[in-house]
Formats: sequence, structure tokens, C-alpha cells
Amino acid sequence: MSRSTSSTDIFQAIADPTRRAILDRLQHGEQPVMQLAEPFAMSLPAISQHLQILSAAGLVIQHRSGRQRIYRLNPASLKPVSDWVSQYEQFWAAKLDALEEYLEEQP
Amino acid sequence: MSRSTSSTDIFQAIADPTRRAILDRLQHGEQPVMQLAEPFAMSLPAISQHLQILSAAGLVIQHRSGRQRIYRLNPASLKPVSDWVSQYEQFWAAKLDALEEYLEEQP
DNA sequence: TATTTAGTTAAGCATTTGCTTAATTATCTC
DNA sequence: GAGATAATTAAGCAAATGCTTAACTAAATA
Repeated sequence: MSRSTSSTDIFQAIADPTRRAILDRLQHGEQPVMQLAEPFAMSLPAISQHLQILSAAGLVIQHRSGRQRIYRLNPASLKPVSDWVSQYEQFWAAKLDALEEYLEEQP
Repeated sequence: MSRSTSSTDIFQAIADPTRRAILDRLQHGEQPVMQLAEPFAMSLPAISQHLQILSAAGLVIQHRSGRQRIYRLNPASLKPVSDWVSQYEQFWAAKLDALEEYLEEQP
């Protein structure tokens, strides 16, 4: 069965909590795999696999430095998610506006 | 093996393209299941299961009207996603600012 | 009351996912 | 060159996921 989800789907990539945690860590600057893996209770290959998925989605960029692989955040690739969710922000903002208006009309 | 992903995880809920499409459709107003299912090339139980996942994540709210189940968007429950992604918006905004500055400094 | 309509629940199945350990590649250091 | 270090690739496995069809529940209608 082949569902339409491409393997580089961004929404799929950020669905996993470990991968989001990796991205969060990368906010404090680029890091080699060893250092990235440090807080997680799983094997290095597991982290490596997560990094491949993040790479495929364009969320991280990699370069080599000696025998280390340095991973860096590529935050602009989150734009599709940002755009998608901002549609709904309007919805709840509209709701809050309506509440404000109502409160102001009260004596 | 029990991964830490709770069954009501919002990021997991919006990872599936069909579920995002359902949410998108609900932007135009609340709808019964039949109507929601109409554009999708899958069985009604499949849609029903997707709606259960969206419900569990708090993304939709349901009420009954006769024999119909009316589903309505609950957009505020997307806030965790919005908050998470907005951290990264700062990153790419900062990058664009830096680019602007650079361009202004050019002769 | 019998039937149709709207939807869910149950059971089953193939694929995908997230991990593991073992083997491999590449670089650095002695 | 022989190890040690950093990381990936390969193979395999249990659990989760996204569907399916069949059976069920509940409300409307003839």
C-alpha cells in the first residue's frame, strides 16, 4: 500500500518528539552527532537515522569537519508548516477579537 | 516497545495529509461526516477513524444533529504547534534582517 | 413496523516507523 | 601502519499506522 506521503514530508518529520528535540537543541548552534545524541536514551544509529529524515526534509544541513559531521539548523524550511498553521491562527485571533468587543460593550 | 508519543499528540495528528485536508475543509464551516468524506478516495470508516484521532487531539469538536454527527474546527488547539514553529520563525526573520542590512550597506 | 440512512466499532492485514545490534567507512593519532 | 574515534549503512524486529470489509447502533421515513 503506497500512501501519498512522500518520504521528505516536513509534517511527518516534525511529528516525532525526538526529532523536534534535536531541532530544539540545534537552536543553540550547530553540533556534531555525538553531542546532539548526548541527552537521548538511544543508540547513535537511531539518532543518525533521525538526522537523515531531518536532512531529507531540508530541516537540517550537514557538513564535514574531519571525522565529525556537523549538523546545522535550516529553519526556513519550516515555512510550509508556519504558513499552514497561520491560516488557523486567524481563526482563533478572530475569536479573541470577538470576545474583546463583547467585553467592551458590557457596562 | 512503547514510545513516548501519546495517542492525542497534536503533531502526530497533523502529520497525516488526509487529516490536514479534513481540517482545511472544516475552515469553511462545520460539516457532517458524509460531506467531509466526499472528496476522499477512501471508505467512510477510514474517515471516521481520522476524525477520532483529530477529536482525541482536540482539533475538532463533535455534536449530534439527528442521525448526523456534525464536526467543527477547534483551531485554538493548534496553539502548541504555532508556538513551537514561531520559535524558528525568529530564526529565519533574523536571517532576512541580516540580508537586508547587508544589501543596504552595499554601494 | 420494516427499511433506509448516517455513522461507529471490530477484526484483520500490509506497510511504515523507530528502534536494536553488527558490520562498514573514513579520519585522526600513536 | 595499527589502533582509536566518529559516524553511517545493513539487517532484523516489534509496535504503530492507515487502510479494508463486515457487523453493529441509532435515528428518520415509508
